[in-house]
Amino acid sequence: MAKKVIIPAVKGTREFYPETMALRNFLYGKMRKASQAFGYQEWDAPFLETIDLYAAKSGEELVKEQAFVFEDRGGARVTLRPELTPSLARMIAKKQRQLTYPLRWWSFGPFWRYERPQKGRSREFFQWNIDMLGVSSPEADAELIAVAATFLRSVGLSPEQARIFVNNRRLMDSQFDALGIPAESRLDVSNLVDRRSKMKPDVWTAYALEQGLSQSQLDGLLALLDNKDLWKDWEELTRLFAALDALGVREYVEFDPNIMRGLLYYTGTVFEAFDLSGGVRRAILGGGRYDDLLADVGGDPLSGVGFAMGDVVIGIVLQERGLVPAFEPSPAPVLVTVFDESLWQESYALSAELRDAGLNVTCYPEPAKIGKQFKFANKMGMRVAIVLGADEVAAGQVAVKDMRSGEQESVPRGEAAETISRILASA
RNA sequence: GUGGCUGUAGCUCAAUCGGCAGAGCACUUGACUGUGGAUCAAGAUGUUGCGGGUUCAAUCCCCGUCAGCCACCCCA
Repeated sequence: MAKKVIIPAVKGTREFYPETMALRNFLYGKMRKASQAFGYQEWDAPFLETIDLYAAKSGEELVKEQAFVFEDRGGARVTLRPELTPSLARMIAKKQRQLTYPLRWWSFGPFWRYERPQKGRSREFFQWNIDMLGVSSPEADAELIAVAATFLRSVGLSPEQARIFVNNRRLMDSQFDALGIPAESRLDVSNLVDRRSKMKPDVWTAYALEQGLSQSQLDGLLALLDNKDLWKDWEELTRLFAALDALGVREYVEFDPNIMRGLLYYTGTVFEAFDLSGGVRRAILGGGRYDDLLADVGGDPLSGVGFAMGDVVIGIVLQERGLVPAFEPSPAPVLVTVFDESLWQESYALSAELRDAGLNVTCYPEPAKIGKQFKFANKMGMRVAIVLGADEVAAGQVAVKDMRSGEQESVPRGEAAETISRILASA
């Protein structure tokens, strides 16, 4: 036998067999439902963009290291989109005066980043993006967080299992000011904060001092990062939490001064959701307020708030927690068997009749041993199998078998659809 | 891009000191010529990821490469 040579899939891509596709569609359905519950409109942008779009505002890492860039046949530098926000900013800017605000848009589609694949990270992934533009208020921030919480609740994650951690850039800036940390080293301090959970305390302390912090600044920073009540003196956050209370999602949300987020364009509230079991150490979703983005890409000033959620991490979390619904192999719960060469047309005609009656029906595509056909129905998880043999045809009947109970009855052909529906309805 | 672990049948994994490549599940056939799941019986399955090296002999040791996983980096 010749050796089978299978050309491998591109590194970092995932192949969606029906079982995996069902999970992706499940997630899509929940995202869509949460988005629409708050009145967001679905939209999308091109998958291919010029690299210039990202060079304008995205981080250097994203553009130079992580973007898939290639030349098209005309010599233009084209990239597979690594994120959606620049496309959003452009599309808003092009129609800025024609759109109705506050504008609420959501999207779900593929993105590509040239990363080293590992748990929770692939090079080709799907991402839910949702944004509100045209309003700059803590209540708008709260709405986006509420959408995220609504999603988490809808997939069966409780507040004990998943939590959204919130912080505020302006609050932290004022605190850093109070500690005498200059504006130009703020980025380094943010990275320092981001890194704290990943380093041992003494190593982190040494690292912090190495970065130029004084001992008193370090002490102040540590006190700051442990202060879970800091939000109570900051109006943006007291209003945010009041709104979350009113929206009924307060239990999913927690203030945490350690949440910084690397993206430069965030200006106010920032948030990230995590699975509390720690099985996956990555954020399930993350977002925040960006007040300068439109102006940065050449539009008129327009503030926005939004977040993104990748399909990979949430998929792993739901699988580890057993929250993924059971896979139903066949979309058609009914199999019409084909008895033999002389009767296949009867079966095909019956399957058409049943489809006309509104049922999803698979007809076996060739005559085969009846046992083989039943086995197929069983493996495909079908509820009902129909047998149309010589006896049934002669009597104008069809045999309807309930695959779960094993019971079978013969009914007049005209009543078949009704009998099947009754079986399907019986849980 | 840096460092580490792993790769054996379709799947999950075994193979002692370097000495003929194994099991369970799944699969095929039959027990059962008009009936799936359960049981029993029989059967098929491998360039041990790929390429090279050492050796009388390599799944095992060495080098390279590809892929997966883990920690960095970054982030969804």
